[in-house]
Amino acid sequence: MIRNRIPDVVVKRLVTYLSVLLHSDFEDGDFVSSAQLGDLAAVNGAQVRKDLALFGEFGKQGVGYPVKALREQITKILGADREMPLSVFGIGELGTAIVRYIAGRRRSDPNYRFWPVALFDEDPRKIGTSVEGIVIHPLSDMETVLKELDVKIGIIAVPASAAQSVVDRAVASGVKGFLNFAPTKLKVPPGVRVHYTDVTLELQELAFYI
Amino acid sequence: MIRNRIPDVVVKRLVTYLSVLLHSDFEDGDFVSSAQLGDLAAVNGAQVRKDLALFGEFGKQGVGYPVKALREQITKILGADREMPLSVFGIGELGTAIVRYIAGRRRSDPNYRFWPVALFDEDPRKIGTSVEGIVIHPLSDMETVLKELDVKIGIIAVPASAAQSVVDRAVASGVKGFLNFAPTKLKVPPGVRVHYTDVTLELQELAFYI
DNA sequence: TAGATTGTTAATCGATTAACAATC
DNA sequence: TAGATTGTTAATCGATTAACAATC
Repeated sequence: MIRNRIPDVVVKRLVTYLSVLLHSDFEDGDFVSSAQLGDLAAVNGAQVRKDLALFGEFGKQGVGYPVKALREQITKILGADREMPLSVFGIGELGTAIVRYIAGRRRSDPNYRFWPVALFDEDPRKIGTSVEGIVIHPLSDMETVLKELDVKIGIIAVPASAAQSVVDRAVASGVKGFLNFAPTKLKVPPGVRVHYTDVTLELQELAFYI
Repeated sequence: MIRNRIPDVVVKRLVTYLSVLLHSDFEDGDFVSSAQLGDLAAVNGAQVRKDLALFGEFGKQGVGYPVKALREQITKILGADREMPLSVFGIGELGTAIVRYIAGRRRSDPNYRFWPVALFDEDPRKIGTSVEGIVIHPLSDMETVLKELDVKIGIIAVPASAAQSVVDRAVASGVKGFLNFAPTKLKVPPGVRVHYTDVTLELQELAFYI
């Protein structure tokens, strides 16, 4: 599969290019040069051309890349046209904020494709209640619910001590990718990805430069 | 200044090493080899030795690195012994969750050094109220409050549309580093750093592999 | 001492940038 | 056509890994 050959840095930049193309005010008929797009994405122009050339010849010499087609191409490369149902584990303060944030993004952007369809918590008082209209399930229902809804992405917002066991069960239920907000390293089998978001580590890094 | 020569990737790894050294159960008198530390941090052993050697000779041949001294050294290198007062801009759902999260970390870890000392919001109904005992100020008080408290780090949790103007004012008030949760690119003068945390972009990247 | 592991140099790998013929 | 910009190859840069003498 071609996807395996694409370096992670390229995927990250493609995400940036698409974001820039969607949020800068280009018209559908406009052309954008690699230099322009590079400026907007803080990337060298040659880098932009090389990244895009990995997937085909989208540009026109002397003119640039047609914005509309480029948006569509990158969308397709990233699979950003698929609806992506999410699960959120741990509906405390952080979990709730994340659910509300995504719900808000979706309300304001009709093309926003992420949507939490299944929330989980172990607190019996929360189970059966809902956030943004999405019901909170007990962890014990994980396998049934996730398989039923075909959820492939999970957001981990439980305490660090609970994260690994939640992930193990989610993996067993077919989840293939995690965004982990718990400050702990997670072990997952090959083929499953974990991306980390740790406010403390970010602050620590930032503090070095100050 | 030596700090300018240290690549960003090295700083990131040092943060990881320290985190691993603090959270794995090493005794003060233990030694750790570069191979062990590398395993824990998902980094090659030679990489670990090279990173550490940038700052001096901390290890003992045939034995490894003394855990206690190594913790202290990395702490010093990162400046992780300094108290770091924070400001949080935008005390909505996300801002509140972040403040509570940091407060919780600090309660459970006596060495946790980040602490929000100044919260800002533009909503008159919020101004004067507090979260975790920390008062919410109006944006118009920014300069006075930030300079008074000598705040160098800011967390941006306002809507994307408001982020740039908040940052401009915070920079004018002496803030040198930002952790930006708003889904927008920020312009800052040289010498000021911005780190980005965008849930949507993370999910987009993750979705590519699934 | 023998075994282990550092610090460091050299080799490798991969990613970024420059350059330019092709061509719109 | 003349000017601009692509796609791609070659050159550069930097980061990672391997190897090993020094030495605890």
